[in-house]
Amino acid sequence: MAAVNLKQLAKMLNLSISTVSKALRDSHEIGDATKLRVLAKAKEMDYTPNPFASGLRRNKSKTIAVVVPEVANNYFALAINGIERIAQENDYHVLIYLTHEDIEKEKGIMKHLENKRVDGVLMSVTMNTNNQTHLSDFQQKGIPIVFFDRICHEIETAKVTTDDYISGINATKHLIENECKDIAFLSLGEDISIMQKRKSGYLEELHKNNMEAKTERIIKCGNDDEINYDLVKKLLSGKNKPDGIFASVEKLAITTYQVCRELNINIPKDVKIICFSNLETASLLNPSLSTITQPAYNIGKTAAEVMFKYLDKNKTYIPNENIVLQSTLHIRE
Amino acid sequence: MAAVNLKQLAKMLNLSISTVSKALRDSHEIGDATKLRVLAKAKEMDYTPNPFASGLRRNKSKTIAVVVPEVANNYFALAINGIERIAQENDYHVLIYLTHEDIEKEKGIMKHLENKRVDGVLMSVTMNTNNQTHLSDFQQKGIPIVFFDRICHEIETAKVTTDDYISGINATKHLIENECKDIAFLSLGEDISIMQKRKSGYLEELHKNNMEAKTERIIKCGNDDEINYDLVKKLLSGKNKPDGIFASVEKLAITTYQVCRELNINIPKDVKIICFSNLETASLLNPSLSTITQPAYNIGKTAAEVMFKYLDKNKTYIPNENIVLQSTLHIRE
DNA sequence: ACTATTTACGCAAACGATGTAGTAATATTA
DNA sequence: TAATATTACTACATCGTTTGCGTAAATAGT
Repeated sequence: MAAVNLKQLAKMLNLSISTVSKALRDSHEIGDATKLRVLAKAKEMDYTPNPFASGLRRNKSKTIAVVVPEVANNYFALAINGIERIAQENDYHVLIYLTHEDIEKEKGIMKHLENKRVDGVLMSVTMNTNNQTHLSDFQQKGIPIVFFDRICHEIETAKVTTDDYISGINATKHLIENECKDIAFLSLGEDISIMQKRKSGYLEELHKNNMEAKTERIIKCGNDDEINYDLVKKLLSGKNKPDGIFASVEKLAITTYQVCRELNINIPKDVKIICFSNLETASLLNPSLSTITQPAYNIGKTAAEVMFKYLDKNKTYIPNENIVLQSTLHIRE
Repeated sequence: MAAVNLKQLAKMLNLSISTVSKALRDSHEIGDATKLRVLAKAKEMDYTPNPFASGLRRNKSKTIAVVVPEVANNYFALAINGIERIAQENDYHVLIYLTHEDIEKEKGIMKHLENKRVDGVLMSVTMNTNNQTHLSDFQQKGIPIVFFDRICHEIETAKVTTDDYISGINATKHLIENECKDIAFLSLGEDISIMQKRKSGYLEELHKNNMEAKTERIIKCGNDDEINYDLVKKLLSGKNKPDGIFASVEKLAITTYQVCRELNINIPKDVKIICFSNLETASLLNPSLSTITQPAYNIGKTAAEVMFKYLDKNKTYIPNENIVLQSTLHIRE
């Protein structure tokens, strides 16, 4: 019932605690016969070391934290999937924290993690994270961070992203090739770098095609779905409406679909939509949705791999490194 | 940089370690003036107790584990959302483990958790979990489990589910009311209780309507999406195909949609579909999908609340309790 | 004024695992 | 054969907190 500990094992075997400990860690100081005896008894007794004791002693938690805005989101869910896979392979545990796009919550979570509860943090910042002192403070405590997707440029560490600028260009190009003359960009927050890159790609492609970039076509959406709904509704109401919409994130595309249905706007005849998305059902939507799909699973996997590369070496300092994975454009509709 | 500990705080304050510790925990043994002094210094120095040390000493991890088959799944993602919310409120941390419907992985994970790393486990078992010795063994170690959705009847503890039997009846009734004469049931695994309940509801409603329940109309799908695809394709190929499909889980409905598209089967004219789902985009599918939507967020939230109700009281034994939340039928198409 | 009680603090022993330093006993070398 | 090295183990301090117990001083009770 109660878990056995080293002391009890040692008593059963008539050995000292340290001998048992060393035998279990396969130390060269212990004879082979003894090792076998210890191993057998440990298995028999179902012994596993107390993680708090060894964590305290070795100052290692065998745990990483994942800090993301949401989990009920295909992108982050897949990324977590990739992270968890690599963590299991490395015999690590994964703590999960959701910020719900709230920077204050993000700060609070990082404060909570400062006390060596985790060996490292994988994170995607909030859409509102425009100040990074809580992150650099955190790094100062000697715990490494690796960013994925929603990165923070100002922090020196490894960052795993996708080619957002190129994807922004490609998405816009796709709309232009389909004869859109007036393309709106639905942005989620303004501060985070992926938004800026996606928007830059959008603006660049408009410029290349001598199309005017009107400020009123850049809609700054936020975390509140109802406000977003109203913003999109306003955009698509009246006669002066765009004929193409580039939604920077999945949920804004869904909102757009809902608005179009309410306003009886035909997709793709009246307005064409493209968005960043990992929606499995994109092709089954009415009509099917063209997407830029990020390799979410691999992003998570890669971020975790980079983290473990340093954790294995006991390095808490991770130098700047930009790892860029390719998104793929899925043309549908 | 390096985190301060009690010893350093004590030295700065010219107090003993125990006084500082007690002051921070607001013990009655310590004078008010001293408490204030300690608190101020602790805040100034940004002190937080080392979780491993206190975990070791108090035999409390302040951590719960969530063990689920998948996270890239709207249902589980929402449930995790609810769990995380309650955990944060209780100042607890959430570890996440994915079984990928693999019972061996589930066993391995439980083994890993036996050593007091967590104070409790919230779980939804694998579709293949037909044997529960690893779960009862786990309970024997004195760590409570609370099941949600995919429960394990044989284990005595609290279980949070939805009214799957009623929902199975309602879903089937809905198809019958829409003039389906030959309804197939797509099951995921056979062993888990929610499947049995949903199927019972299906069978009961067929019976009530004097409709024959043919074994070949109950399709046993599994974890491999390609095999599932072929199974559904076989079901819908040829002339003797059903005119209604009740998919027991979301992904099987998506598979069905995909098959219908390939086979050029018109939904809902040729075949009507209903499924258990938390898909946000269900209403935007082509055509929109009727669903039984489970209150996933609340299920997670409730499961966590039950867990903390016992953890707060330091009770590791949770008596049998069935908490049933209502699913809602969303008629669409 | 003398004992009883309360207040406010310190001492030291846990919690369980790890690793350094030490020690017998045996083996190797000059 | 004496000096040295190796082997196989044990004792003990340590990680940072918590907590039961002890105790001096202050306060209260008679």
